[in-house]
Amino acid sequence: MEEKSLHAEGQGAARSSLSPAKQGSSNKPATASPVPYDATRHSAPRSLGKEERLSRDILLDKLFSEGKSVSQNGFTLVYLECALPTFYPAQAAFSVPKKHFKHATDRNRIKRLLRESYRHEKPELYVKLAAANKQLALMLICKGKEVPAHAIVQKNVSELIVKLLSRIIK
RNA sequence: GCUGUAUGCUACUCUAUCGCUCCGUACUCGAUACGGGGAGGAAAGUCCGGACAAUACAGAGCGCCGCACCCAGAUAAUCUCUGGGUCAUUCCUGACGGAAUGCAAGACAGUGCCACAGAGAAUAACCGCCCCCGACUGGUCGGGGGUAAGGGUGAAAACGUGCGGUAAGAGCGCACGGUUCCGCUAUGGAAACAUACGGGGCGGGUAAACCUUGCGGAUUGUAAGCCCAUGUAAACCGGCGGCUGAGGCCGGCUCGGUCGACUUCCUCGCCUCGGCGGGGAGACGCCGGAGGGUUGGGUGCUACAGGUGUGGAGCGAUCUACAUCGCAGAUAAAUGAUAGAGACUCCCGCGAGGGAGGACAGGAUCCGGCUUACAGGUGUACAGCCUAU
RNA sequence: UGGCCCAUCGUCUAAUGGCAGGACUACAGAUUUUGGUUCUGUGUAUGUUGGUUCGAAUCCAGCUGGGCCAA
Repeated sequence: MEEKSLHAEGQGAARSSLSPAKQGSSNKPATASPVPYDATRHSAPRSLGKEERLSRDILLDKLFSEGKSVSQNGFTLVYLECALPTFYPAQAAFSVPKKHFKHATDRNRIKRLLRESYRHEKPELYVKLAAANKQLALMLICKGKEVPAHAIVQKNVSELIVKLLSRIIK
């Protein structure tokens, strides 16, 4: 386990040498966090595997019928506090309605951008949720008219998560 | 050389970091590590054709649906493709000729329809012309017939012109001509068809109206289908039925076929004492009602009409020999983000250099074709303009 | 993914292959002190590109846009 953390630090170091602008916020806290979901064991904190995504389940129906939402600039974040069949503090799903974007290419691209942004903003959310001992089901929806740039998506998603945290944890 | 049109090929490349997904290997079996694979020419539209699967292992007729120039070839197959030809229409050209397009059979089998206009739109007599009869009476009216030469229309008017002929007329006859008509004849051709002469017609159009002829087609689709799990339930209520055949199936109908369950108990009557008949219950089958469970997992699923290279056959579509490669398999659905470098195009600049841009578009069972979208690059053909010889 | 269907004024709908009609709406005028009601008039459409036909909203083909169904 020590080897793992060392390895992760080594990767971080390599990254920081290449792109010094990116690294500041999200690199360090993963190694030095408190325990409930064990962040020290989570060797790649910015990954987003199958377990961390919300897939075909009754939870999705529940999320739509009972969930609450935060939105801004055409981005909507639907959330519901409930028990999840996993030890991760949150599961997320991403959606782009066919009504707004006709071509499959555009929908795929936006979903990828949403997923990428969520992936970068995730560790902080995990740590705070774990500290409050809560689990969340999430759904990110984009309802624009044109395909947005990555920077815009990133900004909106991070602000949405901040809003969400301020509502959940008082 | 530039521009345009058509068409074939191609569909930016590399490095680093952080991620996604599938497969393999390893172990400390995990929230792991390492290695390898990871969208297209149209993946699109779903317009055709197949493979594969189920409906019974699938026959005949009818119905329904589709297709339609000819010959040869290619293919698993086609309304596809290739080669050659025929015909029609349009365009170009002074002409020879060339190009493009074409669901290109049949209107002498039958039925329907053809607005408006027009006498009439398919067994043409409304006006007109001619003959006969009658009336009043001296040119009119009425009746009967003949006649498609003339009549403002229309997309289309019953082959055209001339002569003869006649009461008036008429392909009624003759001459010349037309025919995107027909069958016969001759020649050429493998055929579609072309040409020629003679004969016969010439009563229109519409089959992308019904239809006829010929040819072809079973239907439904991977959410097909198979397996596992879950649930209760070989459960409950009602009706009907019977081996002298209930009922199911044969794809939409019929024929003709095919499969075919349970058969036990109680009671009453009759007699030839073992059967027959009636009633009830059970079992079986079918129909209906009420009620319940699952919205999971596996398989189908990607190795084949497979890709690449070289050679051979062929005008070509394509076929073939050898070598070599393993090349997506997700399921709220994987290919992304960031940074840098290099090509390419455009703009600014004398220059050094600086700035901007990357089309159409994302697998969902798989192939072959068609159609549609497409920045840039590149090959070929054709057309126009300019320059030089 | 597979299968099926539709498209007519701004909206809802008609139209055997033969002048695209009606209702509501909009605009203008009249009535009214003003508004409403009522009356009169006007405007506006066959999704698109070709073909068949003398003639196409209708028949045929290709595009475009929209809708429905499924274990």
